[in-house]
Formats: sequence, C-alpha cells, structure tokens
Amino acid sequence: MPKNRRVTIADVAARVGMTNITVSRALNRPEMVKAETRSKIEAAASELGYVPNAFARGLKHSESRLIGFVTASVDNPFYAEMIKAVSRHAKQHNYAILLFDTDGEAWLEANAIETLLSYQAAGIILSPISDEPDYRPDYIDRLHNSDVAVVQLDRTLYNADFSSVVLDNVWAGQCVAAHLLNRVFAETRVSAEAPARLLIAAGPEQSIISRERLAGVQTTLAETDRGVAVDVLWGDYTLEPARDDVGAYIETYGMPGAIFGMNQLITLGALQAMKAHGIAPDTLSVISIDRLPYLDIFDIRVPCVVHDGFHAGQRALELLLERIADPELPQQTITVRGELIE
Amino acid sequence: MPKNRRVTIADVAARVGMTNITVSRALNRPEMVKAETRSKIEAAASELGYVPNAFARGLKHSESRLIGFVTASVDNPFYAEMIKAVSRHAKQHNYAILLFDTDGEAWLEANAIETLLSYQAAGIILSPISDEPDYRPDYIDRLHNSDVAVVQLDRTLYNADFSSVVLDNVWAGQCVAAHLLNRVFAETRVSAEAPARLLIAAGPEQSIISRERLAGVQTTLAETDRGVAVDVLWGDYTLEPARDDVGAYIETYGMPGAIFGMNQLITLGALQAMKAHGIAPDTLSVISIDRLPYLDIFDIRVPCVVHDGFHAGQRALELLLERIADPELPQQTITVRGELIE
DNA sequence: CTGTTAGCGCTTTCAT
DNA sequence: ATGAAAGCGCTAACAG
Repeated sequence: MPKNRRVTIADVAARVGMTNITVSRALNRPEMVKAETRSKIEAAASELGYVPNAFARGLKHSESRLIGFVTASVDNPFYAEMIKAVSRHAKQHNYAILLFDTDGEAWLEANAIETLLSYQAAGIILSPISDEPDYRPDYIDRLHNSDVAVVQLDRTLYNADFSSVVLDNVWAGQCVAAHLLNRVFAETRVSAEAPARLLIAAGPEQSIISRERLAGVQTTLAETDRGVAVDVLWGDYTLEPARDDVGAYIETYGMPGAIFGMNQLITLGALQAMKAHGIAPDTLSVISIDRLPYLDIFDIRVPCVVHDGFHAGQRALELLLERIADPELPQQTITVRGELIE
Repeated sequence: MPKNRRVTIADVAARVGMTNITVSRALNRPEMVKAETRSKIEAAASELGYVPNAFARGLKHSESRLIGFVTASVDNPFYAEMIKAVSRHAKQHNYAILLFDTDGEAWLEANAIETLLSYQAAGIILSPISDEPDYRPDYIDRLHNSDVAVVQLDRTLYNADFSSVVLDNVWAGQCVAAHLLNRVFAETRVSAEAPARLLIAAGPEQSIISRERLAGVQTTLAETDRGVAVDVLWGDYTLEPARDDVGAYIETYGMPGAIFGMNQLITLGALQAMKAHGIAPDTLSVISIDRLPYLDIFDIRVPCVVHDGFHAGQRALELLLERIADPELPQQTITVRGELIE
C-alpha cells in the first residue's frame, strides 16, 4: 500500500464543504468559529489524520517553536541533567529542542549555530567548547545580528555579550579550601622548610572556570597562616591526562597532603593514579567539584562541591524565555552556587 | 539598534543584479552557475549575512533533515551514550536531532510523535516508555500511515511493525546464570530441603525485556542439576523500589546466595539495601546488567553484562537512514549482544 | 547559463 | 461567522 499524500488543511476543508481559512481558524482560534462548524471540522481532521505542517506555519510567521541546545558532551552527566531540565520546561511552553553535540569541535559548533539560525530558532542555549579567551568563534557576530535569544550555560565565551547561567566557581574554590583547612590541614603550622602540599588537578590553563576555582582556593588559603603550598597540574577536564599527570607527580614528589580534582572526570583520574601507586582512598584526602555518583553505597567518601544541574538548566531556560518574550531586555548573568557535600 | 529584517535570497539577488533562482542555484547547485557569478553571489551572501530559511526549503520539498529521538530518560547514561552516537552520525549525513524526553509519560510521548510528524521528520528513533503488551499508544497507526521511517531502540512496542535495535536479553540472562553457576553456585549440590537461592530484582512484571532476561537465567539454570531456587522481585527499572524490596526480602528470608539486578539502577538499589543491612559487597555476590561505572577504581567488582550503547545507537541510525533512502525496505531487527565483564 | 512562473501549506489582511 | 486573495522564502519545471 503506497503512503497517502499528506493531508492538508484544504483536504479537511473539502471534506466539510468549507474553505481553508475556516479550518485553520477552527483549529487555532476556536472562538472565531461557530461551535457546530468547529466540531465538524475537528471530527474531519482527526478522521483524515490531519497533521499541521510546522514548516508552512513557521514560514508564515517567520518564527519557530524551536530551541537549540548546543553542548560539547551530551554524555557528561551534569549536562544530561541540564538537558533534562531544559527539555522538561521547554515543552511546558510548547517548544521543542534541537540538540547538538559538538564533540568539542569548533566547526561542529559553528555548524550547529548555522543550522539553528536556518531553522529560525527562537532561542539557543549554548555551552561552548571552550571558555578560553582566545576562542572567538565567527558566529558570535551573526548571533548578535540575528534576533535569536541566546543564553550561555556553564561555559561562556570570553567577552561575548550574551546572558548566561554560570556556576560560582570562586566560591566553589573557597569552599574546597575551607574544607581542607578544617579537616586536612588543621594541624599544619607555618613551616617554610616542609610546607603541606595541596595538589590541584585543573582544567586548561587558560580556562576561566579553572582559574576562578583556583583563585578561590588561593584567596582562602591566603587568609590563614597555615603554610600550604599549592601545586597545579593543568589538564583538559578529561580523565586520562589527569590520571597520567597525577601519577607522574606522585612519582616525582611523593604523596601530597591532599588532592583537589576540578571536576568529576579529573578526580576519577586522580583516584585511578592513586590506585596505581597503591594509595588507598582513605589514606590521602581527595576533594572534588561535581559528585562522584553512588560512592556512598560503598562507604567511599570523597567530599565535593555539588552544583544543581537541574536548577541551572531550568534557570537558563527561564532566562531564554524572558528574552524571547522581550528581546530588548538587558543581558543577565545568573550565578548558581554549589554546596559542599562531605 | 533594531535587528534587521531577515536577509533572503532576493536580497542577495538584488545586490548582485540577478534573480532569486540564480542565487538559489549558486548556493545549492554550484555547477549550474558560471564560476564568476557564483563567487560574486557567495561574496554578497556572506557579506549580507544570508542564512537559508529551513522552513521555506522544507515546505518546498515537503521533507526535512530532521530526525527525532524520543526517550523516557535522557539522563540515563546508557541512553546518553546512544544519543551521542545518533547525534554524531546524524550530522555526518546532515540531519539535525529533535530530542524529546518523555519522562515516562504516555501523553508526552504522544505529543512528541505529533510534533515530529508536524515537522515532517525524516525519521524517528523511538524508545518508548514501556514495552509491556498492554501499552498500545494511538500514535502507532498514525506512524504507519505517514511516511516517516521509524526505528525502535532498546525498548519496543508490543507487536508494532517497526524496525528495531534491541539487546539480546535472553543471552544476557544466560550469561548471568552461567557466571553464577561457575563462580557462586559451583559448590551447590542438589538439595531439595535447602536449595541455594538466587534473588532477581527485575523490571516490571509485564516487561518483555525483563521476562526475556529472566527466561535466559532459567533456561541456563535448568540445564544443570544444581538446585538453585529463583526468587523474583518485580519493580520498574528504578532505584528506590529495588532498594526497598530487596531490603524487605533480606529481612524476611535472610541473605540469598546471590543477587541479580536487571539494570544499573536496580543493582545500585540492591547494593544500598545490602549496605543498610550491614552486608558488605564482597560477602554477597551481586551481578548486574549495565556497568556500574568507575567502581574498579575502588576495587569493587560487580560483574555485569555490558551492552555497547554507542554501537546500538549507531546501528539504529544506520537502519533509519536505510529506510529513509528506501521506505519499501522490509522491517529489520538488529540484536546487540552484551559481554560479561567481571 | 539565466530568467519566468508557479506553488509547497498556512494565515493575515480585507471583504462579505 | 465565513470567504477571497495574497504572500511568507524557496526551488521545480519549463523557457530562452
């Protein structure tokens, strides 16, 4: 059986002996049509299996009910959580989500933006591949010149004038340092010769997020007279380099007083390195940003600063909807503060 | 500064003193246009910031480059992996992904399908909220009557005639049973009075997937003369009921010989229940389907049958593309077999 | 190689 | 309360 030609509004109209426009109205502005006509039309529509054509409608209005979500990694659990939040709230407002996983590639990110523009996306939630100052993609201007609403999420483009929902990274660093001072370096006294060492496994050296987290740690440490020396290993927010570099560090300098992993994957890398060097997790204090899921079931406690991804995603969508409703609104930045979980 | 009206093909045409169609051709069929004209047009297009209107194009062709991905849980890591695979391969073929998280709600699933139909989606990858025989959503017929390609992924609708990529659930069950016979119940002898007990924490009682996994276990156990009694706790693939029911079971019947959790969350629930009852993970053998990530770092070994979500997603997209290319192709079922990881 | 015409499906005028 | 006509932006089909 060959598939039937698509049912249009005209087919429905013919069926009930009316014209297109009446059908259109019956379906979209029911109050403008006599109740009797309307129910005839509705019956005919569902009988024929009428489905409105989103393209025709979009072309007419030159606006769409599409929101783009652009991220470097759908499979990062923190992003998955944010996607879930965005998706859930978007559909409450009758928007659908176009999802782009850029895989960390600049050209895929540029493509994604281009595609969203061509679909007249009402808004874009953008978590770019990099927050480093020298990443200045060409699409920034096109975005500014178009009338899409844009909200950056978690990562932001350096100096780009868009709204954003970001984490309070300085605070997260302070939190980590405060916890370490209380628990791990509590005994430490000023001692220039053999200072206590804190090893920080960070993201990229130019990443603003990493630098803020580091700055948070340093300011809090500087407020005390405890002589804690900080060693930083720059990485890229993935597991492998963190594992290798922490391993190399331990071989060269021995065990530090504590290790701070700047995200989930980095921390897991550090823990793997420790395991490879026969260091049990409870011998060496490890602290993280982002939760290491379900470890509590096994009585492994890695304290961490946890951010509510669901909340962040929801706020981003709210910001986006506000800007869609009123494009003249000033850009806003919302900061989401994490919480230390022991 | 007010946003400029959208740049159309006509604006570009005016700029270079040509007509629409030439511009259209220069952009889409470069070989049909004189090289010189083409480069003038390309220059003008990029200068004006021309972006093709996907709606106009879609309306014209009555086809879109959109693929729908409908799932009950974006935040399930197994699905996240499949989404990543689908997304990566879709963009290689110039398709974008419309993502719908149905949150386990039938009406949201129906909405998602409706929306995809209205966007003339070229194809839909569908992982429905339930594979139980009494879940027969209305949209099945609409899907059959339309010309969207549909591939079911992981979960399938009972008796719906769509292609699908599913896991080899019977085999997974057999694998689990074989492993238990080798390692845990190796010593067990026929003993009608006090048989060894295997506790299975399953999904919904009517779920085909759960029943297949169970059937796999039972056939393999039946091939031996080891007297292993199987107790099944039906649940819903989430953590909490598994945790509570396993806890209650342990209180009533004491510790079983082994526990088999039918997915990641169920197994985690079982492990939580064990912890609550002071049973260390290495005292009681636990086996799972789906990997419990990163536990090896902590020397916790929960053997599991692991399925390659990335591969499954990729196969699903391939199947979909084949059907988009040739809608007359017969429906196919691809079975992905897991692997036991100790 | 380039232009004219027409139409995809829908909805916004402006009538009736 | 309903209808006629026009057009959103783009591209087949058919000239030239």
